[in-house]
Amino acid sequence: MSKKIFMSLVKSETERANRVPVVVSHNSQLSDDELVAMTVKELNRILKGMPREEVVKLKQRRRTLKNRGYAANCREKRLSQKEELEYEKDHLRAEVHRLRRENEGVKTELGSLKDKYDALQRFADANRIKVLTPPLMFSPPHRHHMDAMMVKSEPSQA
Amino acid sequence: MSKKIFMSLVKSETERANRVPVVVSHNSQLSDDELVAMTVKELNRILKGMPREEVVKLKQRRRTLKNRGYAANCREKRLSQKEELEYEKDHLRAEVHRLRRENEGVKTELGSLKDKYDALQRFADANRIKVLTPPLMFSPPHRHHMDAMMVKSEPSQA
DNA sequence: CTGATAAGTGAGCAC
DNA sequence: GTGCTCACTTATCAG
Repeated sequence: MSKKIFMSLVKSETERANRVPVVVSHNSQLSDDELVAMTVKELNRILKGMPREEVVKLKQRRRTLKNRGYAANCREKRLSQKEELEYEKDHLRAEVHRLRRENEGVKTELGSLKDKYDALQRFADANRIKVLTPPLMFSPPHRHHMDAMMVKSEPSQA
Repeated sequence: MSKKIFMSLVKSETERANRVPVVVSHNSQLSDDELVAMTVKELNRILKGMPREEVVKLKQRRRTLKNRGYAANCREKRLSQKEELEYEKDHLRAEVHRLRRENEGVKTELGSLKDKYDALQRFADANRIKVLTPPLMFSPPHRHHMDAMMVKSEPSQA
């Protein structure tokens, strides 16, 4: 998900050198970037004819440089994770809004259909009375038409 | 939102002393906790009869201890913010689920009401035909009933 | 100066 | 050995 920074150092060696006057030893020809990018094999080749102390020191420097990269990497990861969380949150928030609107729409639709239904019900009841021959093949209007007319809040022609 | 840790140190002075053999100076009677909790006035009182160098050193130690606390605080804040983000995300996710369910329910309701309506419509049509005397005192179903049946079928699935 | 934070260092863990 | 992460230090910056 997050691309690795790896050993891309934030400050170059020369920049850092201004701040920390490194004790420039025999290995001064090795830049931080070179040292950190080196393979263990390559490093060992270079370390061949060196005193133990220098070897240890250089290896430690390498480890430190590596750690510097790891730390930067770690911070980057932390940041991108946070950004991802916020992105997902925004996405969910949008989804909530969308659903709320949709919900409202469907409810409105349901409401108007109810009105239509009630009106039609009254219409049906009115006709039914006139015809006096109720066809009995319906299940939806379970209640008797007269009951329906009495109970409904708006009898309109009562 | 997040309570301050402030100067509550993660490791006590003695613990740290084991790792870093501090050069115990004249001021060794001052623990880190004491030093960090001290007012500037109190500190100055203690610093009265001391050599400049010691004063500077002690003030620096105080500053470092303060910074240690700030750092801990900063980490804590970072963590609680992340947790809050996750909490809000979970909340939103739950809300989305709730709305989806509600939506589904309303749609189902709308569907069955449509069925009822259509059935009633057929009933009305049947009666209407028999009566041949349509009562014209209705406003809600403005459109002709047949149009309504044809058009109003499924508006939300476009 | 105080508090906060980014970057770097070192310790310790996991592989 | 390598990579990661925590706690800490240092450098900086805002208020």
